[in-house]
Amino acid sequence: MQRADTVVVLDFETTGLSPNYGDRVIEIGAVRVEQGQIVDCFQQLMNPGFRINSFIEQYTGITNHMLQNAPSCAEVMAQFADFLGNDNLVAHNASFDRRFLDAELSLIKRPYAGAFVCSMLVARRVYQKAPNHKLGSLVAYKDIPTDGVFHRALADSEMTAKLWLKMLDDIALQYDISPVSFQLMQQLSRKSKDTVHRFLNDKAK
DNA sequence: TGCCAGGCCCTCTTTAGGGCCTT
Repeated sequence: MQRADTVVVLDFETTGLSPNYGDRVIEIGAVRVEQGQIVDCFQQLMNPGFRINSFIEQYTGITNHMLQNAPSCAEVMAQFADFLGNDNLVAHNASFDRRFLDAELSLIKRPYAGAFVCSMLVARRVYQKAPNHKLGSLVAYKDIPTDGVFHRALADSEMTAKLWLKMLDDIALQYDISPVSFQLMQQLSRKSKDTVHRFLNDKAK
């Protein structure tokens, strides 16, 4: 089977939900997927410049002590911009990670050229019978092996990458489409649930 | 210090409301 396009799968741990209200990134995890394999990774804690609250410490396992001597967001995000290059991006609930990526890269004046596809929007269409579309639930639903770590950036980016590859394989097998391109996944993520089957059947022709 | 968002998608819809998902 031919394998699809190169993508960088990204996950952020942050101080909260909104960069517009002062929230910052505290950890980035990313893996590069080429030819259906994870070939490279990027992981770094970063110091947001203020103390994180106890909810975030408990949710992520990242403590203020761990961030005390971490490099700044600006330093880490500049390194990540170099890692990312012009590759396209995948994230689970990408609207969230995109807001933070845009905010952090804007602060250091480092634009990026890649497009985002949301693995959650694709999963809602491809796995309509899943109990829900949280990352952890989908990983369990598809029997994707994990090391048991959740809510850390690299572990979550690896799980998202494996889910992405599983969706590519499932679409390729079910609809005899090879390879399933990034562009097709982008189109799929915008289809209404009712038209997904027809859309993929048409692509198979 | 503590507060907070926003895009997608369904339905008891479209002149709206609320759940899902991310931290």
